[in-house]
Amino acid sequence: MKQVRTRIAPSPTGEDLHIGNAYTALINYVFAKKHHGKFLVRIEDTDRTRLVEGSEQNILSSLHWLGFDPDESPEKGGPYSPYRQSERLKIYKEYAQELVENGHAYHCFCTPERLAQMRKDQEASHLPPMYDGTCRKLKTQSSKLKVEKGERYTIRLKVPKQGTSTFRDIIRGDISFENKLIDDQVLLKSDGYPTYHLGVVVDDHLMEISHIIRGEEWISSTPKHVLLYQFLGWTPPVFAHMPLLRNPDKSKLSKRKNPVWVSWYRREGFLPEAVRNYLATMAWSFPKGKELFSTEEMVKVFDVAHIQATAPVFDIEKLKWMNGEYIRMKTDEELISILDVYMLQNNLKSLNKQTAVTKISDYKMQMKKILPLVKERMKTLKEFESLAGFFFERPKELERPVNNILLGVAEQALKGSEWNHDAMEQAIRAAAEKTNAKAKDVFMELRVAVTGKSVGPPLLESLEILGREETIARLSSI
RNA sequence: GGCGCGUUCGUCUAUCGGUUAGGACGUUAGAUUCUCAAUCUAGCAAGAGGGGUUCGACUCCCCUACGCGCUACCA
Repeated sequence: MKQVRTRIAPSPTGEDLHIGNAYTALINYVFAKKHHGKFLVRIEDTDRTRLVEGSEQNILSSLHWLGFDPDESPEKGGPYSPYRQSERLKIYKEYAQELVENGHAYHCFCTPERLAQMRKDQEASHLPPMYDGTCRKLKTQSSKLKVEKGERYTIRLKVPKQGTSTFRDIIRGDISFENKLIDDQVLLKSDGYPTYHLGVVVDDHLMEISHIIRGEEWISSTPKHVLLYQFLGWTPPVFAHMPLLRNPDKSKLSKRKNPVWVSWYRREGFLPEAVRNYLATMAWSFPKGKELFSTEEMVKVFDVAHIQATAPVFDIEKLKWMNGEYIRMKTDEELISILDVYMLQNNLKSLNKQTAVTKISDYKMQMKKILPLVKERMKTLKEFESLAGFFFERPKELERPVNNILLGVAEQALKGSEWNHDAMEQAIRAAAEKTNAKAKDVFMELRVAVTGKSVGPPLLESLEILGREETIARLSSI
């Protein structure tokens, strides 16, 4: 069997890598690994009007963060360089020319204005909006003349008027379209750049892509691609169209309704392995209903044919749960260094080393004590800030006023006791008895006074970490 | 409008003609606890509708409905 080669082909037209692209990247990556093949990245930057500066860089770095390092890419290079379409313009032009010469494509001199008007008219008379074929009828001779005169032109695919085009999709089976309903697609734009359709076909063939795994949105243009393979005398690769990720309202996942950039998930404190795991469950399920699995485990048992054809809703709540599970799987040491990097990258000032107010000077030691207290309740790395911020900085304001009588007695009791868990608990219970209150209430008042909030890690343990002086200082400053 | 793809609990899914339709997230109740979590236990919750095929359909076929996608010199 031919070597398996898969690819993702993102366009640098957004902030960053779209989560939907991350999802197809995962499948492409896993599929390639499963078959000991190659996974590559090709940047499809053929739309100059939508280019976003820095986008390509962000896409590549998000891919790296996710752990999908390509075997070949614009960054890394490879035997089929270049991997950026804007650097392959000559190639596309040659093939477009070849298609014209073989009678499978033609020059079109229609202006954008004329085309817009044509579409408007068609719409008005309830006709399907398709190119009317004006330039298709042009004689080769007159076309040549116009080109020589320097008229702007595009090159269009000459789609047969009869017959049907069929292709096999490994997720959905055979899909066919009537040729007469396929538009004479522009292949080469007047600015010399190819459209997506010419670009993918040429590059996928030249780069020897064996399996095209891409989003469902491409199903309706696949027959055009199949025609191109045929006209160019090439064997088409295997197609697999992934169901699209959706918003809770079932529409195609969009930035207006959902966070879509991978960098957002990174900033919010999601772990790449959790994102990968969650994405995997969107269209595929691990045997025996196993929910938590690594990408490596997935590689072993994955089978594209078992991809669901139904478009799933992206549920951030479940991702959060999964992320929490992954956080708990980490050892304390691992989590500390992950948090360290995370806090640095996201500039969580309240947690930085300089502002720590505890008496423990060694940051790592401090983290070692704090982490076990909050690890069980974190769902994202970001939550470390709200959960443990008070260790590093005195709360600026209290969530609610505290009961000063209870607090006074508790403060006295704590002053007299020794600093260990049992003694503190005893002191607090004694204070509660003295004021005729419930121990529960005393704990609560202490918590709010010391941490500023009524929820958080266990109080006694927290006090031990803060230390006697800091605790008394906080109580006295109320 | 046309063409295409899809339709099992609120959400992600299992079932590859015979099950009390299973699991997970979320949710509800309880246990536990100094709060919140975490954990454990229990509960609620599903085959869009209609026709076929079959001894028997969630599963296969058809129709309808609904959802989504495409319908650009965007990808």
